[in-house]
Amino acid sequence: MKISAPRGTYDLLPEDTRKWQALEAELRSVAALFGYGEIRFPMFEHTELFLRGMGETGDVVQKEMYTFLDKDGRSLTLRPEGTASAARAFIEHGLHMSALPFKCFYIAPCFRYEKPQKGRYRQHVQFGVECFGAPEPQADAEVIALAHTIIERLGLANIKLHLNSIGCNKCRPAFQQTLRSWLDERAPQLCETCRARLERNPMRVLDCKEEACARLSEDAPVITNNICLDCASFKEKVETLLEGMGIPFVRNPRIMRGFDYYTGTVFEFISNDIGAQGTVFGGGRYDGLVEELGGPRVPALGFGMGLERLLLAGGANGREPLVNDIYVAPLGRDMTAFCVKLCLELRRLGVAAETDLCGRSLKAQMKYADKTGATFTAVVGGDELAKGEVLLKDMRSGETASCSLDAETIAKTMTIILEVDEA
RNA sequence: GUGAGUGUAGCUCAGGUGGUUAGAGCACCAGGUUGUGGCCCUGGGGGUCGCCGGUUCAAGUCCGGUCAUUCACCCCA
Repeated sequence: MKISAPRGTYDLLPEDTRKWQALEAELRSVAALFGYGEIRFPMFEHTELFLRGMGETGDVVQKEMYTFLDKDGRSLTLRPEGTASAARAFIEHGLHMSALPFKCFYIAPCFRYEKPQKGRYRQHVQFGVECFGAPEPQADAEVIALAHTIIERLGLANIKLHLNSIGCNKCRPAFQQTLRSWLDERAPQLCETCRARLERNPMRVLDCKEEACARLSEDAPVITNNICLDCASFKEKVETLLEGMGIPFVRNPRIMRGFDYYTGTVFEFISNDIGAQGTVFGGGRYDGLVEELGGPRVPALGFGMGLERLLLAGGANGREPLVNDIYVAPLGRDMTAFCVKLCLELRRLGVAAETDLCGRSLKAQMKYADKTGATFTAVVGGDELAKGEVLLKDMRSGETASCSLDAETIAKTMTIILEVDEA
């Protein structure tokens, strides 16, 4: 029986990995420009962390977590997202006593038991950014600017920033009450799932895609008009700062976010041309999370970004770097010991070197060198050994250059030829 | 969890209304050129036609089930 990769997972072959490494390098570089340092946390956590952090009502927590008991009967869960872990680490290491804000990022595989489709996997990689201890709207603007810089750097044109505020724990309950009673009166017009949602989280009705619900929610009370003065003024400041930085956005009162920990600013970067799962970044402010997890009262915000979706949207440009590498072809079995040694010496000098491992004919070796993209080849036979000289072949031009048969001279000659080629 | 589409070689796909040893292109290997890649030519390896069952003298083809996969709903990154 054939064994394939589990549902919703995928392999990255060396060819694909190049793209990922290029993308990750870009992300690390942008994070550094904004003063964010990399954090790494475990792939699994106590289940409790996610229950408390993300709220027990959401779909992710209720039915999509990879939860298991370890041998001591502890309930552990493969992380479905990174924010809870980052907050836990922040608390655990007493980082509220460090220089605030504490700004960190991560590139972490996340796990959710979902039905796969385009842009959605059971294991996906998130780049996430968290900023702890910054209460001011300029923090929101900066985090959004970071996200914006990423899409700018990657040259992704068709991604739009959607911005909203879902209010704080002072004004949100009141709005939810208003909305609930408004919807209650019109309950018969709602779809089945939305009627179920009414009690628990009426705000989710607003971004339901069911036609009837969508039409109804056009006229529904809007959060933006119902948040408290503090929230409204905060929202306005964030918008003004974004405008000042020249970052375009659209006000979208339907942006909600799925996890309970969000407060105030929420945003998504949405692409229209990567299928139904168009949200590439999603994030916002979660001032209550750290305290909810047993830490001090510290405001926080951040976003998560799905790298698979970012790549779908075109953030791929993995250009192949020009490397000085050489394929050393032994001519006949007697030459293998010499070539193996020569390759090792070349590698010590920083030259990528390969030789025959399959006992192939010269022609087959040349084909291999061609297919693997070797920049240089050198054939080593009895003549070369006797004369102490080899021909270095530049595989792009086909030209050859004679050179003394020792690692150091070969390495030097290769460098010179490459420099000439570049000019 | 719900719905629809698709499963034939490593990859992309042909295989009218069932009919003998299941094909092509690309890829792979070898040779043509016994000391030099790309182009060309010749040859070769590689398939339990997703799986199980049914109808039939006969199933890649028809029927049922199942699994996988893709897209969409739900939800989210």
